[in-house]
Amino acid sequence: MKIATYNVNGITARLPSLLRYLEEKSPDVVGLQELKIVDEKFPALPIIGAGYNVIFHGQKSWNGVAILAKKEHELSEVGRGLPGDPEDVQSRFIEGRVNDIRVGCLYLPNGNPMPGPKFDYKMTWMDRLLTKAEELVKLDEPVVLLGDYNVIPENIDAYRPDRYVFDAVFSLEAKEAYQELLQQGWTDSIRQLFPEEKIFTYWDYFRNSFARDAGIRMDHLLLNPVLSKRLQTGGVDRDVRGWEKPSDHAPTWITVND
DNA sequence: ATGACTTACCCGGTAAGA
Repeated sequence: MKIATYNVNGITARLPSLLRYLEEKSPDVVGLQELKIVDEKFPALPIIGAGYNVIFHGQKSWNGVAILAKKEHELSEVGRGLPGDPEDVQSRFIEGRVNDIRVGCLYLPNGNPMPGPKFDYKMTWMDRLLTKAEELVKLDEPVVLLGDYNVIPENIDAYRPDRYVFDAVFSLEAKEAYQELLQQGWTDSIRQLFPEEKIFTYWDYFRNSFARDAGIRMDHLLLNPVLSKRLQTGGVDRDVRGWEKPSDHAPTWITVND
């Protein structure tokens, strides 16, 4: 079972790439972020045509998350929106089930500029995520919490960590909250598989970043103990970042035993 | 702590991303 996360940076602009990605890389499950589209306009038909079922939680212009699963799998929605703040209107979390596996798909707030209200929102959101994650990690069922975390966990996860010292994605507060997640019992699957390697999942559109491999690792697949026992392999589909009209993120994936 | 690029909005200039 191949499980992936892919920040598409606008599903309308990315639809051709997304369909090509599904065809060529054939993930069983993929969580999408940054749909930037309302539910009424979500392109469900071409995705179903590509052989996938889909649940989605959209929003006008910004945010938006979805979970796709191949039709041969059972996909159902468990819930949408992160608990803890009824006033929060941003579509950044959807929870589903694919066969026996619980899948949480998240788009964590970027938080820039720092300090400021956006950074405060990020840290509040991470607090809420910690509460939710604490329930999920203990379940007897396999759980994956995947998505764009907007957190560079460690120095090894940035081509030049010094470039990010003023950035919310590399702030002490965000890194500490991410470590708190791991302390709950979550496994950062890609880091577990490749403990020493520089692995990037995002290259910005500026300064020819991808060609220079000036990237950072912010897209993560966290596994609870039940699922981490089943972890086989993983990687980043870097070639997708080199396709025409790419997202600034590349799909990141793992495989687990059935 | 700016600029570059890209996307979405409503139709050229702003907001946001990270």
